[in-house]
Amino acid sequence: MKSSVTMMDVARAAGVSKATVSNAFNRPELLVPALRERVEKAAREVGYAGPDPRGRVLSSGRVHALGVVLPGMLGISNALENPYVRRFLSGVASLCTEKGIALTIISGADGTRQCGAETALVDGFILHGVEQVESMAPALRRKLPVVVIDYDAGPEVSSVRAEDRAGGWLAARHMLQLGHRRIAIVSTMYDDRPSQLHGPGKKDRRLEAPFLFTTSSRIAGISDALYAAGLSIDDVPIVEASGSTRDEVLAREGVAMLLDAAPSATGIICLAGHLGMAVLDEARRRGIAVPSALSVISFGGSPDEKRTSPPLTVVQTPVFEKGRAAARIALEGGPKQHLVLPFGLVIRGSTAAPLPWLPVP
Amino acid sequence: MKSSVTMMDVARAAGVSKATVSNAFNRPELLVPALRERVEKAAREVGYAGPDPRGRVLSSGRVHALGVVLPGMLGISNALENPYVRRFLSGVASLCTEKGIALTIISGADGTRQCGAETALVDGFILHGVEQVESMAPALRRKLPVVVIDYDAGPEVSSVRAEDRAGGWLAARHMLQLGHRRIAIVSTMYDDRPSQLHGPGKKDRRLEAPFLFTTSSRIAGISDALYAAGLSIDDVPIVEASGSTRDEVLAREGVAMLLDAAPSATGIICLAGHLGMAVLDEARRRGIAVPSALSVISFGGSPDEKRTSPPLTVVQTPVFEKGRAAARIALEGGPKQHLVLPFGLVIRGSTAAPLPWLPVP
DNA sequence: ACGACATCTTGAACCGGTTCAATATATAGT
DNA sequence: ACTATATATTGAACCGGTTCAAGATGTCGT
Repeated sequence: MKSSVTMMDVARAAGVSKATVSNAFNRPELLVPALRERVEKAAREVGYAGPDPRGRVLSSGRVHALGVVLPGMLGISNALENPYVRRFLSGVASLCTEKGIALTIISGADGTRQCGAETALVDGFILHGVEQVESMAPALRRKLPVVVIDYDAGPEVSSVRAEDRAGGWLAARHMLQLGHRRIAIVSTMYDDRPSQLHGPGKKDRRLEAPFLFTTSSRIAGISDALYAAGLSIDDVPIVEASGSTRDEVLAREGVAMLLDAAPSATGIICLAGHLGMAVLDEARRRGIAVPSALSVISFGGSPDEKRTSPPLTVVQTPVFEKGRAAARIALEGGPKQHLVLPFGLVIRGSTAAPLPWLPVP
Repeated sequence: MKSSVTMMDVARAAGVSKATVSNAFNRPELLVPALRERVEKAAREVGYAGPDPRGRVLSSGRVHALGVVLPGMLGISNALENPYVRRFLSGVASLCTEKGIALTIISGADGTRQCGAETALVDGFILHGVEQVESMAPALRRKLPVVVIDYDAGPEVSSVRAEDRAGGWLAARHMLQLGHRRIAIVSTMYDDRPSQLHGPGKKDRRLEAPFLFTTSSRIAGISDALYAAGLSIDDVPIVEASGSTRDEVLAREGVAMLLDAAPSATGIICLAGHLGMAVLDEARRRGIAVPSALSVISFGGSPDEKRTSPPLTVVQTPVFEKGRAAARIALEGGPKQHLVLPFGLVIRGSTAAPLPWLPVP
């Protein structure tokens, strides 16, 4: 039993050549109507479903799919639960839909997988969450267009990032303008270590290894603003909160750790939206009023952040736009591009001027 | 200039046959080490990136990708913003990752697209949000395994659904056991009509056309429970709330319409999680206390629903499990299966016994 | 030295469709 | 009627890799 019926079978059944069958499906205007109908009838009779895309791929070379590599450590499944990843994908998808291109999600660095970047059937790659240059190697080896997100991989690779340093500056500046002087930071962590406090101390040593490019840029921006206001990032406690995928429990542990370590902070800057929400939760649990006793600003971008109480003030990451722009660049396949997108400050209800400091009598 | 370097180029450079190069990459143990190294060196020198998956597809027949077709009307981008779709995809992805298979998202029924089900490079399909049997046709024509979600397409097509009727029964029963007698329903809508109220009246006429299979099953379950308690679905006002993709504004308009039409209802059953949240929002805005003055139960499954105030009582849809099971069935490719997954009742803070009815003096 | 046997390597077919120059047929013009 | 031109169909090469029976080479025992 023939497993699948091919164009050749149709050709035989209709008494024409394979090329004619191909034309009947792809350029029907080339055939005289009577013949086209004969081919169509034959196709119906032998149960032919139309040209198999597998064959088409080889001759046309194009797959009509764009590959997105998500952070490997989390696993695709976890990554999809992350509101930023989702919004990013949504941006990619919006362009893909317009162009009639499928969107293929590929698991990350895990080299043993068959579905990795080496073997995925795609026309180009968007690499999100690359931690090291090496993890891009398989994608780069193939001659396909590659766009890296949130990482500067040099002039040879297109990239799309947000202006993270400016974003950090924006967040800190907002706090400083409101009058805050004692600031603390909740940062993200991209693997599964427990939450970790980096107390005040020499900045460089504290931030060297663990942070991603994005994160350290944001902190650098915060540092810029503090410095301009006569303060130093070295005095700012930072906690890396565990639970990268919006795990409320883990995030809240990290937040609790920070609130314990820096009880006199009047403003907290969070480097990801779910952390901002975790701070609001933990503050409520402890009976700390936001924003009157504690101001919270967060990097953000998820619609959930408007719905908290109070609504979260955020530095809005252009996540959707990053996805859309990356897809555009990957599909254009032209010269390398390096796109940097701006942040926007969205002031909502979680930030206010600090209470005047009342010395204990 | 050669656009791409092929296995043949490597073979020439190494002075061996194409078959040997293929073996060097796929079954290196067959080659004597010296030869293997020679081939590898040649590959490096001519800049060969390893076997191109496009060629491999044709000979092996397998693509190592599973296609997911999301509801066409929404567009992929919107669908990704929907928390249920996301959780569903997450379930699909969890199995794909285990099996080393990529996950390809395909846009729905829109026949003109090149990336539709006819031409997508996948080994099988999961069809979510099919509104009619016809929209499955392109996927079915190809001989690939197809799994349909939330829809019974007959014995010839595998399907995975939740026990929607039992879910509806569970929700209504919970309300009835608490003592509620005046119930109203907020239902979903899957296209872009404005919200629409179906006042009390003959059930069949009201529900015939607009509702999806899932929705009408849930309503049927509610009807069962009401009937067993001596009530009738015919007396229950139902609003179809516009805004399928979690659009809060549109959902709230529908909710407002229902609260206006049924001010004496003590319990509201929502057929989707975002609608439950919309009811809570609108109730707060109107100063209606939940659960003391109004109980709200919703179909659900998103983690957001635990974070509302009060936390939402839900009939938990096994969304993740649906995705995982569908992926399993599609990839097994064995005989047709028809899986029905159970709901669970998660009682949280949004439901309580109604206040004793106080007649206006 | 020779045959039996194990180990390496390869030629050629195949996967399913696309493309294009070349041929076959039809139509128009003189 | 016969050539010039337009239109319809096809043969054969090609896309890049996989596979396997068959051939080449090498080793061992006697």
